[in-house]
Amino acid sequence: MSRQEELSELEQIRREKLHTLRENGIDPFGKRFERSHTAKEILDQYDEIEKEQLDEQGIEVSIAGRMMAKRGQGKAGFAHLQDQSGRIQIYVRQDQVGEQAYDMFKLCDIGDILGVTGVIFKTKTGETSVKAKEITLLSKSLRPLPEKFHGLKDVETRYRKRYLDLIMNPNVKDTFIARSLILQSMRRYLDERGYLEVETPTMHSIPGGAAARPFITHHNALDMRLYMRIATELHLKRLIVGGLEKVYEIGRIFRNEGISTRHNPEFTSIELYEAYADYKDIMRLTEELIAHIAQDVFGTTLFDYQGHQVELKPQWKRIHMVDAIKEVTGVDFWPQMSDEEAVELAKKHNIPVPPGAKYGHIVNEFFEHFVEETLIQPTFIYGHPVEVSPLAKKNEEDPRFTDRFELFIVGREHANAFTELNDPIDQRQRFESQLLEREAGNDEAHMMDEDFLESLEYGMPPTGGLGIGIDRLVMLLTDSPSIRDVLLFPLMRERTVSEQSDEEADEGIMEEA
RNA sequence: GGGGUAUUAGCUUAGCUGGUAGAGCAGCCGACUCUUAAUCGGCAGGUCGCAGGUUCGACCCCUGCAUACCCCA
Repeated sequence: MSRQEELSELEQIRREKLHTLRENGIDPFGKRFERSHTAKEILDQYDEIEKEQLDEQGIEVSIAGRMMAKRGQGKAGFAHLQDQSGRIQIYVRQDQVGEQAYDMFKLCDIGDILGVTGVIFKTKTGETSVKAKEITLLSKSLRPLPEKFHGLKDVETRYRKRYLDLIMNPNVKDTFIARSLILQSMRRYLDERGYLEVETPTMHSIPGGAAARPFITHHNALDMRLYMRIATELHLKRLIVGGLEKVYEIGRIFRNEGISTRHNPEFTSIELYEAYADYKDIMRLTEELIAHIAQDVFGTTLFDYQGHQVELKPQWKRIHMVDAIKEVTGVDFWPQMSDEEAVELAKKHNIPVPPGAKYGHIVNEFFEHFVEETLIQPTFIYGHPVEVSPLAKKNEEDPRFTDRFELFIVGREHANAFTELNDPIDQRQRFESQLLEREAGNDEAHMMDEDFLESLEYGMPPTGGLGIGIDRLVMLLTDSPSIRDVLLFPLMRERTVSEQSDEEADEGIMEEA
């Protein structure tokens, strides 16, 4: 079947129009166009000015955008052009633009991109508009856009064809602009305070710095197995060893895990390390950074997230994990107890016990199971058990716990931070117990990283480190219910063309592995 | 991995207890030089996600598959 036969009726008509335009000497995919104003600039500058005054001044402007609505009236017509800033109405009269240009305008479809030069005026209903003197076709649209009134609703199409979503749903654009502004504000805040933005490899020979399954890839020339990074931590700490004392990296992290409203296989994190600081310094930095971004970008620290009122103004609540568990469940993990006693407590409270679970794992399970979802207002939970914190320094007074915190808002983890473990001998033991967990079947446990250990053996200053999930932060600040709403192109399952090609694809993957 | 819901024209959708699919927008032809979900007259557009099954007859019932969303682990 030829491509031509597959075209819908609407597409065929638009291709015929393309042909007609060319026959009349009009390039349907035009050239550069110099704009004097965006739609919003015109509305901002001239909306308040009186109709008569505008007519007297005869202000000429050039605008460009996608035609989103068209109302023909015989030898004249109105249309709305949409650019990144918004929409503005144009008024096209045959006696102003000439017969040939008007014929071209009549041939234009919704979705076409036009350039217009003309004069600002007010219609009799008071809408600030541009009366065209010249009208140019900048790009012909060969496919019909979704419906003008209801827009594009189908979530699958919205994610797969984000450009349509951006054209049709203005609040989507707002969300992604906000995302960009949040990142700008974050960088500015840190840069002004002497933090150095760095870039470290996304391909690692040993995936480290987090408990997660990696993606595996392969370098052909070196015939080397490589992993997509699951964290930036271990490289950034090497930089601290190297004497870069305040560093951060904003970058993509890859984790080979399921997909949900809160998880995408690739996401963006910021990790930050500061020499001679500890987790308490990082706590203050975290709340000040996030509150600053909120104020800077949105002008407020009070947010509504899916019906929850959240106040981001510091100082935020701080509570030890064991106290938080005690508060919610009444179970007290402070007294010394054996691993067996902890497991008994878990069984009593119907908490699933992972094989080989120790005291610290049980404490963590209790927290995740009972406490997490109750933490709506920003809360620093600190003092994580050493068993679940292989890269954090032990607490001086109670070595069962570490000097670590996680930030929770609306029941979700938003940040993870600790006083970094800088004792290479202790770090080696932590890796060794992680290896035991791996052998016991936990494929998220850390691998031994000799190169990183070697760097620690040269001496790393006491250091505070931080990780924030950028996507979740953007979700919170833009009231987005799903991570897919803050990712321009979330990962979607491949659409199978036919069953046969699907099987072939499967076989290809088998050979690789 | 388990459960639920959805998939009908380019888009947004209706479709009763099984009787052979209806609309709005967009589109096409015509009218219209201040319209704005423009209006008026006419026209066209459907593999009802895919593959089987039950039935005289399936958009509707059953099975499998695909994709998406939600909940649970």
